[in-house]
Amino acid sequence: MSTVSVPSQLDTTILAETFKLLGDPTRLRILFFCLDAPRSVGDIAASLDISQSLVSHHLRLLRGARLVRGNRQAKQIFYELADKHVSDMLVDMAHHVCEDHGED
Amino acid sequence: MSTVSVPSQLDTTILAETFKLLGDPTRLRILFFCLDAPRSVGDIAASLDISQSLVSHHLRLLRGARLVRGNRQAKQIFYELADKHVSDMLVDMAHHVCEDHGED
DNA sequence: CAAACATATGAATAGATATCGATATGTTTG
DNA sequence: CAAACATATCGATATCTATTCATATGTTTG
Repeated sequence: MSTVSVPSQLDTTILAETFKLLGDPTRLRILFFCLDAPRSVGDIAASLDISQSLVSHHLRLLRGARLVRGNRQAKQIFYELADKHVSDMLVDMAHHVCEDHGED
Repeated sequence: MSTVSVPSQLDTTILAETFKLLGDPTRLRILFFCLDAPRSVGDIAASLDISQSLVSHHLRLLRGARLVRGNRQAKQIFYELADKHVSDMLVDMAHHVCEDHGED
């Protein structure tokens, strides 16, 4: 049976903070958009039809949680998911949620 | 080479809603507490030191999203995770987040 | 260095949400 | 059926958060 002990209250809080960041549609769209390739802020804003300012605000939060990482290339900054952990996490969750929920 | 196409804006919203529910420390603690065995509302409230009212509120949200399921047993109602999907999801995420973040 | 461009930050606001206290609903048992 | 118990709901509130608009910071190129 589950070998996973209940996380401490502190761990739970940290975990919840990650979930909270993923719990916004705009942020999720940004993350999925950056999943396949690094994307500039302007590209994100234009492709997802979100204001540049808002994209920047969200990127700051995602950066703060080390969910994304930015690389300057001349005038632009290209953002991508911070590491494989993060992308796996997203992909896993998308699978979990999108697969049907028919339990026994 | 992710084979995962970007979810539609609608799918993203649904996914975000699940994340949002998981993005609260109190709710997460409730979920983890119910991971190993069904727990009564009173047990949850007492063990986690949360008011009965608040537990009930959160359980309602979790029920609404089919993340938990309740079974009446005489006077008490025992809640457990809705299905293996949900528990796997929780366990996976806990692993992702708790493992160290040293990338590349 | 100045103009143009790309991104980030700050202040303000409207809407959402977690929590609490009191009370209602529903279930069992004398 | 009434009292006791377990859970759910309601109303109110304080806090948080997503978004917008305006502006600042930083980078390149004439």
